[in-house]
Amino acid sequence: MSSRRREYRSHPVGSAHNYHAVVRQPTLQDVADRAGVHRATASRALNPATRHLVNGETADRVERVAQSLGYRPNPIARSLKTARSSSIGLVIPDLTNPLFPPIARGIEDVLGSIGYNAWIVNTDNDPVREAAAVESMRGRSVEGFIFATARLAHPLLDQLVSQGSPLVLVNRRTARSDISSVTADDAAGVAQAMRHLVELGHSRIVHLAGPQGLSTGVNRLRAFRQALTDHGLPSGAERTVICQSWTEAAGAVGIASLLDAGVDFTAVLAGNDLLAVGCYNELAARGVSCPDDVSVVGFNDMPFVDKLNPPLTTARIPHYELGAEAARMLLEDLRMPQRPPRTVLLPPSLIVRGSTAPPKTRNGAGRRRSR
Amino acid sequence: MSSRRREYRSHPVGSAHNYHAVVRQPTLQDVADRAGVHRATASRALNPATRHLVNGETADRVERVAQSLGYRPNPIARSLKTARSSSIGLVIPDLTNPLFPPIARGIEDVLGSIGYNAWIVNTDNDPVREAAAVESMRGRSVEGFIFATARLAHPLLDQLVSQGSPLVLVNRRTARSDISSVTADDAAGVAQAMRHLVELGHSRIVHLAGPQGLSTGVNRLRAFRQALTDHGLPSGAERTVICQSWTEAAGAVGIASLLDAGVDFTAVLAGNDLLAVGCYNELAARGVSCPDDVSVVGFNDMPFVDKLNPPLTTARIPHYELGAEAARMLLEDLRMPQRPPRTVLLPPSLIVRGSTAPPKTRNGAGRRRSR
DNA sequence: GAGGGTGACGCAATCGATTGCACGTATCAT
DNA sequence: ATGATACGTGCAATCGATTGCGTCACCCTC
Repeated sequence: MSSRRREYRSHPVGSAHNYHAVVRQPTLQDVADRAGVHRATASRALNPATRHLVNGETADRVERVAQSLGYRPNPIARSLKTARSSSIGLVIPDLTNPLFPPIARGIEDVLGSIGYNAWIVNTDNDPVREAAAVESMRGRSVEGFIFATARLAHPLLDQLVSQGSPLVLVNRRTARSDISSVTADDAAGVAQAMRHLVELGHSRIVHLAGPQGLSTGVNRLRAFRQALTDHGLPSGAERTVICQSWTEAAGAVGIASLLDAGVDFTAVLAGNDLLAVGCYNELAARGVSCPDDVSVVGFNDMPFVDKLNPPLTTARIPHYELGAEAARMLLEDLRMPQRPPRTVLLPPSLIVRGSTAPPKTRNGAGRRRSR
Repeated sequence: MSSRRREYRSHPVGSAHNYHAVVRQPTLQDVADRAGVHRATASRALNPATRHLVNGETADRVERVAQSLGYRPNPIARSLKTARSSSIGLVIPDLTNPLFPPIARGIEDVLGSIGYNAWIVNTDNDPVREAAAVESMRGRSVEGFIFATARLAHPLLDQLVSQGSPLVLVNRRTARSDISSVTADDAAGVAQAMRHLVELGHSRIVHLAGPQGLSTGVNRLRAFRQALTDHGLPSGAERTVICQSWTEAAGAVGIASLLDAGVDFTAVLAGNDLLAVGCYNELAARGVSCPDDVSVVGFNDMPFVDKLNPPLTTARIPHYELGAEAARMLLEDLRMPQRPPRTVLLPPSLIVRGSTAPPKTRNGAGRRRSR
């Protein structure tokens, strides 16, 4: 029996005898020695895919030894040899944006169930940081990527696709349709919200659109225009304003510009909840009441928007499920690289709260708010 | 010149010529070949710590070649040999709890500045998941851990300490004081909040304490009692109730039990913002007005508590800085393992908003709220 | 009984970087 | 001229697991 080892220590992990001593983890060689086989055989015995290559009894013996030593394969050594890592890269703009943690949890829960995990990086939407992060992750042999940072034009993603990296977009898409993605069905969400407003009696509706470099921004804007047409409502360009970012401040600026331009409206469809909150701020500052004077609808159903004054009506997006679906899709792609790109849309659901009400009629008589 | 390689390919990374082809990253051997030196020499030339061992001109040449090939050291191979990984493990209960993302960002920003990164895992406060996650991270040779899940009694942490793993606790501590930690100065935060209430004129104050298995829960409760004593206020045991979790629901149950028991109070110090929101819910449900009938103070200054009705007065905890400090401390411990455990307290700051006001006087005449 | 097939296992290369050791050469003192 | 010293570099082992290939024993068949 040949061995590369000088010694063998019992009490491999966390033994009380080794107080304040760092204990060496047992290696495959240790297992092989104990079982009286070559480490190649031990490797095959412990790998379900190759177990049939070794005698049943031997395999059992190896397995028992591995068990008793508490052997854990070293993922680093494995990665070095196999160029796989049981991990994927998750690229998000900013963890402190409440949109993304549920997505990350959805992804992690699905990956975790089969022993994979996600390597999370924040890019703050900085392409340089993003490229560096991706490079670093590739160095660590991540097997694929999930991007939540997609812009409509996104050279880095083009590059990854052309290099054949398994890749799934979540929450946002690029202009290309040949990249797998899991997003909310924005058109459906907008349609629901608009139907709600129309049914309440609104006909003069405006839209605070998000940045037009992102799929969510353009899709919601497009769906808004479509909805105006569908309901036969006035749809002049002055009824939409494009906000420069998904922030409260941008929302306030956006609604202010509409008010200052004298646009006549009784309801606002905001591109997301933060823009809606910006509306709240600006409306309150100007003494305009929500929902009495203006109804507001948001998008996302962020935490705590049900506690606002008034509670925000919003199209809830199933972020956790978005993440979970994206993870499942990426895993499928890893197993079957030939699968074609797929686009998955998950349905939003309109959560009606206190920020939407029937409009006051022109003469001020106003229908009462139903409840 | 000996080479292990069969071939050498130019256009190493992301070249337009290799459309749809996975390109091999250049290795140290490639660099060495090109520079006409042994890979050992190339390794030394590229490592700042060993660069002095090689001739200056040779080192420059190697560096230029490495640059031109776009050589990136393979972190996996490096980790295998050195048992270091330039990464640390971050153990948190749940990423979707808004407390933790800022901590994580603080950590990542500090680590990132020196090429380290954090491996984030969620445990949902499940010791089994936690142990599995730690085991998995150790397998990946993380160099240390930051725990945000510390319970007062925490066997896993004891084990890690006894094994000599570099370890820093953030936000929460254990009962042991010989583990490095970075937390908010809860006593100071409570003292500020209590002083604020007393200055407003409150004398009958109650406390919704958090779970007593966590340092934050006990520290804030202890500080509350101390403050009552300091201000000469009534401090019977009936003035505190211990909530089973840091949740809205638990907060509602807690305040309900005080009201039902007929405890007489004009102000509530909640153990954190979620408990405070639970108060809001329950008080509103019973027609008790905040702040007119009861003032409420929270803890943390979570996102959006400034948008509540009324906006919540709360002790802001600098979570980002907590994370950043913890990361710095861990890095120090990695460089100088002999450094003793340190306890760092960061000061909270009281953010006064609309949920606190002078109490109505007993006969109902009530001082007007100052502004 | 020689040839061929099969199952079980070992050998050794390999993944890519790091590092202790030793060798060769240049320099300098004696 | 010889020995000591320092410096620069190469050799090869090493980290731990995986895997193509070869070998050996055994059994079957003609």
